Amino acid sequence: MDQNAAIEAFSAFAQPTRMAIYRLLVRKGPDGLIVGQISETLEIVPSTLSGHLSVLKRAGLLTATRNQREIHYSANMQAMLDLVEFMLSDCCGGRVENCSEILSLLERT
Amino acid sequence: MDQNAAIEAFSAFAQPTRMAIYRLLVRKGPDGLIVGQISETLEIVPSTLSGHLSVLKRAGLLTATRNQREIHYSANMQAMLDLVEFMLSDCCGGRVENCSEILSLLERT
DNA sequence: TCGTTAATTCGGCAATTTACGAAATATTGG
DNA sequence: CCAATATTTCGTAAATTGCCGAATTAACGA
Repeated sequence: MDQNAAIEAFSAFAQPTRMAIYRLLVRKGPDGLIVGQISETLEIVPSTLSGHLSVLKRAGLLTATRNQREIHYSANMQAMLDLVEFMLSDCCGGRVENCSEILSLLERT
Repeated sequence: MDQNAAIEAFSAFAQPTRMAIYRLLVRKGPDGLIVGQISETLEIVPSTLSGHLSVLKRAGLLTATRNQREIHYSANMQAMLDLVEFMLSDCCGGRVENCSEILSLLERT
């Protein structure tokens, strides 16, 4: 995770439709949904949805798997934790007493 | 944390200069830095910096404290964890076996 | 092969975002 | 009060983003 990757991920999330897509897929779990189901559930026209999916995928936030004619998209939840780790790394200049609770979370990832 | 607040936070982070400001302040810890120090360190002209600081502050990602003429800005790290919790809530439709590692992180926040 | 279903690409316009100089506001010391 | 320092607000031009219809690509089934 470098700054460009982090910017790409935050930009991807910083849009209501894409955020809704991601959160829907988080709720659906590892199998995710096919594009048509996302389109129906969130009422997004296919061309618009396709663009948003490609933004999320390029940012590493979604995984796509083709199954016959259908493409299953699912959320990559680890990417969220990688983002946190990047944003909070080296926090408090190493004086851990100031942010030990947060650091203890990151150590487990 | 609702969707609007999350969008505001992600939008704030989705910009290289603001990301650099936030990460600098994370490294500096609770005392943070005054505007002039941020301006010098990152070489951002004051008017531009001021705009970015206000975006980050409005999104709840920075805290500002006035001390005489100087304003100290510091990073609100808990906000990052609130964001993760919002984005991953209700993950896997409650079937925890699919994402227990991530859920165990969130439980501790 | 042809028709159908699934999904993506393309084109163009409207709206939003960003940067920065100039001016304004706020606070302090003399 | 005045001058100096710290920070914010304002105005504007350039770049980016988001949306959707039409066309295109891909994969199947008869």
